[in-house]
Amino acid sequence: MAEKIRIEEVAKLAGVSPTTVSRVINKLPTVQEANRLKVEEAIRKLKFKPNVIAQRLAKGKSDTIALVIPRYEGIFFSFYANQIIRGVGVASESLKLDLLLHLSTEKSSLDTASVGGVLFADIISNKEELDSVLESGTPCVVMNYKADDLDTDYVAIDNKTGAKNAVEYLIHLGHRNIAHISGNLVSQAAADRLEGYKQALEKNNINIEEDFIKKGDYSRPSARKAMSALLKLNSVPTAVFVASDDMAQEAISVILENKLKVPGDISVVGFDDNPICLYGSVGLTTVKQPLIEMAAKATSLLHKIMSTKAAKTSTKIILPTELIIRDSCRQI
Amino acid sequence: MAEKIRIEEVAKLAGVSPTTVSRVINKLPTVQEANRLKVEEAIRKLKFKPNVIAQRLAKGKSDTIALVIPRYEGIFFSFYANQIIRGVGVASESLKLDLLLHLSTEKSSLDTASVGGVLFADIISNKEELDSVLESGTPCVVMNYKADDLDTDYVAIDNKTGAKNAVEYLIHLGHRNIAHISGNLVSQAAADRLEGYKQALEKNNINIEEDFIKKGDYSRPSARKAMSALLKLNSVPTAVFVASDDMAQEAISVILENKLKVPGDISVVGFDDNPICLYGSVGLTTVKQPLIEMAAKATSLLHKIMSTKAAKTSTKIILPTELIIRDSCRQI
DNA sequence: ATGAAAGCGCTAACAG
DNA sequence: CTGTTAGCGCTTTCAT
Repeated sequence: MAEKIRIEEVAKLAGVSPTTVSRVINKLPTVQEANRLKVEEAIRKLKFKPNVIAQRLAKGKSDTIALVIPRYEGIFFSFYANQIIRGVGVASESLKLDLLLHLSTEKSSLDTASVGGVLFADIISNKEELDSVLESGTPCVVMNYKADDLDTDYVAIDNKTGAKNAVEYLIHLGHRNIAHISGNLVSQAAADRLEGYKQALEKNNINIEEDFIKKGDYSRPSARKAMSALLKLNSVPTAVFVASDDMAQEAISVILENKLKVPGDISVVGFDDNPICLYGSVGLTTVKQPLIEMAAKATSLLHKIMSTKAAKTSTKIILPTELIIRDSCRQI
Repeated sequence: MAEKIRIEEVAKLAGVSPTTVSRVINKLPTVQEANRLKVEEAIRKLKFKPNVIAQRLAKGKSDTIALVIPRYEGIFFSFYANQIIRGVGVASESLKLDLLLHLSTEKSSLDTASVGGVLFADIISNKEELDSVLESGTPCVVMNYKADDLDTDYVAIDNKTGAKNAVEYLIHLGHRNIAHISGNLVSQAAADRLEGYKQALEKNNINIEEDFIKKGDYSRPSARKAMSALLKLNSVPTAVFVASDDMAQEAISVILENKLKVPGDISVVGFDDNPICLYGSVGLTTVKQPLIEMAAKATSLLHKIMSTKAAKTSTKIILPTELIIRDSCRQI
C-alpha cells in the first residue's frame, strides 16, 4: 500500500508553496524555470500523483464523459452497441477523457454531477434521462437520433436515404414486389428505414402493400417470424429489405429452409455491414453505416463543447451511408 | 441550467444541521424519524442530489470500478472483449457501481486515485499496469489470467482442460492426426489451450508433431495462413483444434476452398461458442467458456473486496468449460 | 440524537 | 512570478 503523498509534501521538498506545485501540475506558464524543475524533481522523487477527485472538486469540472446505452436488450447486445463502445472508447482515450459506461434503465438516471459530459447512444425509452441531463446543463451529444425537437447537438446516420437507396437498387434490378422487415420501431433508426422504404416505393410508383411490411425488433426470432409470414403470402415478394444484417441473415436461413434460393428466388438486402454477413452461405448486400465514425465525431464534438465555455452552438451532423453490393440480390 | 443546491440549503429548509442531512443521505440510523421525514421532504422539494465528487473526497473512497482491457487489437475487437464488457456492465449496474472503461496501452497507466477497484480483462503486455495497481493498494481482480505468482485475486477459465476435452473428443472419434491452430501465445489462455492439446495427445500416446502446431494470433488472416500451411503438409491432418471460433470459421473456409469437406475430410473444433458459428455452412463443434459468468463473478468479488475492510483473502476461482457438439466433426 | 468545527486534497482569487 | 487565504461540497470526529 503506497503512502499517499499530497501536494504539500512536494511543496516542502521543492521549497515552494503548494500553489506553485499546483501551477506546475496544471502546466500554467507563470512559473520560473528553476522552480518548475525543482518541483518536477520533487514529484518524481516522491512519485506524487495528484488526487483527481480533489482536483475535480476544486475545479468544479470533470474530464470524465458518460456513454449511456439504453439497456434494452435488442440494442445493448447488438453490433451497433459494440461499434459505438469501441468508437467512443478509442476516441475518448485519445482525447484523454475517462469513459463511464452507463446502461440506462427507465429509472436509473445518470448522476451528472460526477461527469463533465454525456454521450447518448441512441434514444430509446430513455428520453426523460436525456431531458434531465439537458436540464442540468451538462454538455451532451446524442448519437443516431435526430433530436430536432430538443435543444441538443447530435450526430446521426442518414437512415432514410440509406434505406431508400437500398430499395431503389432493388427496384432498378427489376423488383416490384419488395417486402420490408423492420427493426423495433421505437427506435428512430428503424422508423426512418421504414420511411425510406416507403419513399422509394412511392417515388417509383409502386404500391405500398401493408402485407409486405413486417415489424421485427432487431432480434433473430422476430426476423424468423416475419420472414415465415412473408413466405406464406399468396404473392410472395421477390425481394426483401431487412433492417439489420443479423435479421437478414436469419431471414435467409428461413428462405433456405423453405427450399427457396437466395438470390435465385428471393433477393435480400440488409443494413449495418456487420462482418457476420461475410461468412454466411451468401455474401449479403447491405447498407453500411459509419458507426465508428459517428462515435468518434460525437466524442470529439462533446469534447469541444466541454472545453469551450462559449455559448451553446447547435451542431447537427448527419452522416451518409453506403450501399455495399455483394451476392444476395439478382436482376429479375 | 439547474441551480446547484447544496446540502446546506436542504438543511435550512428542513430546519436541521447539514450533518443531519448527511446522515439521512447516508442512511445512518441515528436520526429521529421526524427529522428524517423533514429532510427527505426538503430533498424532494429542492430536487437535491448530493455531489458525488465531494462525497468521494470526503469519504476517501469511490464506488467506481475500472475495467481495463488491453488495447491489443486482437483482443479488444473480439467476442471475448464484448462478452466481458457486457458481463461487467450488467453486473456493476446491479451492484450500483460506476464503470470506467479503460483501454490500456503500454504507457497510459490507469489513475487509481479516482477509482475504488480495478478489474483486469486478461493480462497481455500490461503486467506493469497490474503491478502498479497492486502496489497502490487498490482492490483488484483479474480475469482470465491465473496470476498465481502475483498477490491478486482472479477468476479464470480452465482453458487447459477445455482444450484437452476437445482434443480427446477428437481422439475418441478415431482421429490421430490432429493439428492445432493456436491463439496469440502471449496470452495465457492461448498457451493453456496449446498445453491442453499436447496433454491430450500425450495421454493417449499420440506423438506430438511440431508440424501440426501452427501459431495464430486470433485473427482471421493468421488462421488462413495456418490452415493453408496445414493443407500443404505431406500428411494432412484429419482434424484440427482451433483456439477460437473466429479462426475456426476461417479455417473451414480455407478447407472448403480447397475442395475438401468439413467434416467429411477434416473435422474442426473451435473455442468460444461464439454465436457466429451457428450460422456458417456447418454448425461448429466448440468449447464454450462461461465468459459472462466469469465477468459477473469477478465484479461481485471485487465489490466484496472493496466493501469489506477485512484483511486480504486470496480468492482464486477457476471456471469449467463445456464441449458443445455440433456438426463439424465426424467419426473416422 | 444532534450540531460545530475541522478536514478530504487541490485550485483560484488576490495581494505583493 | 509567488505565496496567502479561502473555499469546492460533503463527511466525520467530538462534544453536548
